[in-house]
Amino acid sequence: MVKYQSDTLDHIFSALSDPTRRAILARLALGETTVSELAEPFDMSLPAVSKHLKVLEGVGLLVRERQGRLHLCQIDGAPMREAANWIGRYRRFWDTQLDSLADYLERSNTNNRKNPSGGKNG
Amino acid sequence: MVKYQSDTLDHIFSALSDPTRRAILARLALGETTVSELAEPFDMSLPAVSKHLKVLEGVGLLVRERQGRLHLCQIDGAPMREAANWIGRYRRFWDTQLDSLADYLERSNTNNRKNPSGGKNG
DNA sequence: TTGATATTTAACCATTGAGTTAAGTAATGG
DNA sequence: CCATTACTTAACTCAATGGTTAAATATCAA
Repeated sequence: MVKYQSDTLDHIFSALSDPTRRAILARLALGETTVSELAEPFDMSLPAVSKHLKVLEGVGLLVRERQGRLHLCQIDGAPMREAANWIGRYRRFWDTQLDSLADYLERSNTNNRKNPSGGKNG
Repeated sequence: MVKYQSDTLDHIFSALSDPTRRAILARLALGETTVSELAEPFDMSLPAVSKHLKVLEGVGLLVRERQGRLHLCQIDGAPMREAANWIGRYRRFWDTQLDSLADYLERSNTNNRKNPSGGKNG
């Protein structure tokens, strides 16, 4: 039984896994705007978008500044840093010329099954 | 109506949003291993882990090399590149000195609007 | 006050996701 | 052959997610 990692990471990745939400963030990257303007491009109801905004707000990717009846929304990328850091730890598995690990293993490793206690990758 | 972005991104982020799956990847980063060894640390049934592996395999983050009745699993980070690229586009929203937009607002604004919706604890 | 505008909340529904147990498949070895 | 080992598939439950419509809230503007 292993102790689980940060569950904010769960929520950040989960928030980013929805295309509508990513599109909203893309729009927000251009500058702050209102809920209805955010909703406009999508073929879905306003409440649906409202929920998406709530999710983004929940993980801190979106910040609201209410101005009368308008809700001005801005992006806050800070939570993405965590995600980026996590993914970054796996950079060596994709950022090199050895795209797939298979290549790497083929070259560096004759036959070390299982625990690579003498492992040199790092 | 806006055209959606890559739906592989959906699946990659979704795959990464599960802590069990991330833990599996972490283990895999240490070297290839079998299904049962991957399953061992978790307090869940083998079929449950099997499903997780299938998800990871589905997005290409895991590669199997069957060897008799053992399924040797390796990580393939390649799909993460896409996720990293996507997140990277938002780097300016977190990599700068203005860490969180909240700080910015706090300074430039009346600081009364901190927790607008307040719904859940988060 | 009345009505329109901006947005959320509530209640509901269908689909998906993560887990379960039980059964099935395939390779190994006495 | 038969049992064991390694793993998957099937069938099911339960909770969460993403959408809906209808109603509620709050602000602006006559």
